[in-house]
Amino acid sequence: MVDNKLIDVTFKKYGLRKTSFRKNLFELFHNSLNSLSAKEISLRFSTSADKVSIYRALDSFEKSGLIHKVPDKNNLLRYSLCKSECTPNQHAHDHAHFLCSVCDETFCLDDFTLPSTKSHNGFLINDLKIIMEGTCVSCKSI
Amino acid sequence: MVDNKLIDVTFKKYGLRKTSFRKNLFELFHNSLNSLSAKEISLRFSTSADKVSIYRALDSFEKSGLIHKVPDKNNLLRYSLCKSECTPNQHAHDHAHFLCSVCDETFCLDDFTLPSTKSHNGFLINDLKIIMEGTCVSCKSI
DNA sequence: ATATTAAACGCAACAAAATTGCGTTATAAA
DNA sequence: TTTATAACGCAATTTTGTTGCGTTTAATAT
Ligand SMILES: [Mn+2]
Ligand SMILES: [Mn+2]
Ligand SMILES: [Zn+2]
Ligand SMILES: [Zn+2]
Repeated sequence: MVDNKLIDVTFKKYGLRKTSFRKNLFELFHNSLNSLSAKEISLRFSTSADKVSIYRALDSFEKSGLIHKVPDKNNLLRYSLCKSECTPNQHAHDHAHFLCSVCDETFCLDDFTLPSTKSHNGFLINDLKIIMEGTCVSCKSI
Repeated sequence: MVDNKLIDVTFKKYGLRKTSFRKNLFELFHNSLNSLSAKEISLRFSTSADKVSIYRALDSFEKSGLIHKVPDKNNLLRYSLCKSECTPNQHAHDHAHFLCSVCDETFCLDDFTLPSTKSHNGFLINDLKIIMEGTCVSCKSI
């Protein structure tokens, strides 16, 4: 459960309307350790949520800076909560993503240091992403 | 145009059958600086190629070690030619990819040093990819 | 050269993921 | 309370990729 105060503050900050569906969706992201796809979101809702509403909410959350796209092993749209620094104007995702070959989940590795190079052989680098594949902590111990 | 000798050598090396379609597909990859999606491939063929053949050829090329998947902004299947060291048993893609925001081309930056970390916080890392976005050399000077 | 074998092809059907259109409902602000 | 508009929900559609199956083609053996 997420307390109402946090929802108020968050939705205010990101300029989002507090509909019951979007509040539930935010809770889902907040309580979930790793990223979510539209299908996973759908499955976790007791009251069946319309997929169009899911996609549109995800899109809106992303534009606002609340969530960001993460890579997915099967090329699905998949999202994770942003750090609190993100806004519609500044999505700063300075962390690596890890795709588990076993469970197919995507994890954000917040403390993996990225190369900070801003140019290379004349190429101007505005954004640098790292995508790792391997075995995640839980799958390793099975 | 790609000389027949190269096709012979390449197809032999990767254990691929020399069908006219697959020879053309190889030429396409060989003559193209950037990566290719199924749709882009389809559009560049004069004689309309069946999409199933395209997907199956891409799959077969990938398994053989001739091409490898490249991340795509719109979650499409997208491929690039491998370095000549690749085989079905050893796909070694130890280079970064650069996507130019201006001209949309993909460049392989062979000499960009990748982090060599093999594990992080209990996650076992088998493969690490770097995708950069920015402005390429030619677009910078326009 | 010819026969044999298996991969590749082409077409239709299918499936999953995501998008669009539109009338209705709920929210925020006046 | 009224009003403007964002969000919702349902149907239809598009896009991307897959599966099945009979036919063709290429590599190999004879
Ligand atoms: Mn992330
Ligand atoms: Mn490459
Ligand atoms: Zn896992
Ligand atoms: Zn460019």
